[in-house]
Amino acid sequence: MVRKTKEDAELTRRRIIDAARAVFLARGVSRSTLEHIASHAEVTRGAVYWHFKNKTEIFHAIREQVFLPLIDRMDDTLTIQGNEDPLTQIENSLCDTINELNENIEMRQTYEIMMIKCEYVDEFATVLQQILNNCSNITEKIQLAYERAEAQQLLIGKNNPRALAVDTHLFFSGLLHMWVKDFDGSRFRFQATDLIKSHINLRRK
Amino acid sequence: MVRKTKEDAELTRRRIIDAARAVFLARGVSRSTLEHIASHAEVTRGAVYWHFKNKTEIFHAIREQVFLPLIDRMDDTLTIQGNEDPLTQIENSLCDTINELNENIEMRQTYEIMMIKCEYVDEFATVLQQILNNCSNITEKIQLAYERAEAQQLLIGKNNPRALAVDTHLFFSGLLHMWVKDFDGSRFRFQATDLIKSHINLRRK
DNA sequence: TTGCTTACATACACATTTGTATGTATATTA
DNA sequence: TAATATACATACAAATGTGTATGTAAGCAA
Repeated sequence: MVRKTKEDAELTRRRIIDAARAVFLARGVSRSTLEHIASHAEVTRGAVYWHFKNKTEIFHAIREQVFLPLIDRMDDTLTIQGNEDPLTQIENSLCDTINELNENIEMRQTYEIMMIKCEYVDEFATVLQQILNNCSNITEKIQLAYERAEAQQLLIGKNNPRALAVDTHLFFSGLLHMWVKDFDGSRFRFQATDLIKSHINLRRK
Repeated sequence: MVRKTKEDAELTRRRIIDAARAVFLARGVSRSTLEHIASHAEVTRGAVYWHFKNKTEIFHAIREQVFLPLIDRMDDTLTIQGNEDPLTQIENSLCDTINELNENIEMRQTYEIMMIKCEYVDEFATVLQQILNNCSNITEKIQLAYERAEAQQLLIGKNNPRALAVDTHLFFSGLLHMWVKDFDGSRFRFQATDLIKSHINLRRK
């Protein structure tokens, strides 16, 4: 067939990734075949094998496309010294992520795939470790914010920042899971930001 | 071969379920074949097909074996009017579940399968709805406990029981996920009950 | 004790996937 | 402009898994 220019090739690469995301979402990662992905991208398996070694590589490509930018963003909102107080910073950071999920379809779908359309065995087991490491980093950032809040005497009672940070992280982790599973939005999605606010307010003096 | 008595047959049924749990855990649900399960149970696929229609039915058998009793237990500890105050009741209920996870291998493995070794598509999609419904029920029970706590003026600040209950549920949901993913126990398992206590203490006057 | 049913084991036929090998037309480059 | 590498499509071989059909020996009821 027609040999493509480099830009054309990069475009088909992206189309394969997009197709894979859709197929993974609909059929789960395991049940998705390269033929499914190829035909959804309107190419042949030959094209897929040209761009990716196998299904696992496509999976990682999807993941990196969405998660790496997200982590950077969370880092930013939590670290940058804005004019908000630390508690509001945490609140905004979490709300920002929820907003991204609402607005960014690719991110929403990727989250759903990672959470409930993938089995973390063999080649995928390493991804779990990466996820845990990200969690540690985020928790640390939250902890630093809580320490600043403590220094500014914004916190209620005598809670230590570490415990508060872990509690917040677990809360948010649970919220993300429920947000994803709440397909019709009737249980969690509609009130996600409210839940975040009341979670933070619980710590405010 | 040898025809078995009814008790023998029931025993092989359980051995198939046990084998399936082990195989699902090791290979993920999708990659587990009935041959894997059969040979691990030291029977042939014929035996498996005799007892179960297909892999999905085995999956449900595993799930029901563990989850139904658990939900009952949580209901009990949250509903029964003991001599503890409502907040301690909630705390104990959550800690009990964590203790069960620590002590009950089958339950631990089943949780792990449901959370990170299963893709919720097609036949498995309905399970997600069941999980969400259970979550609703548990949240309601927690809310009732918080309402009693409020009536007894045990709560700090002016938080409404509903928001507290959802917050607690999301926290615990996140904790369970992390508990399961924390294989070596270095991140969450060792401090799970402490996290629960400080979560509850955050609400105590 | 006979006959039917149970609790499996064995065998078969079919459909799927996968990786690779090979073909090919066109961009790119020297 | 000739040679080469690129970006795929096509074809092939092998393995794997599934459901079902059939076989069979022993339990159980009459």
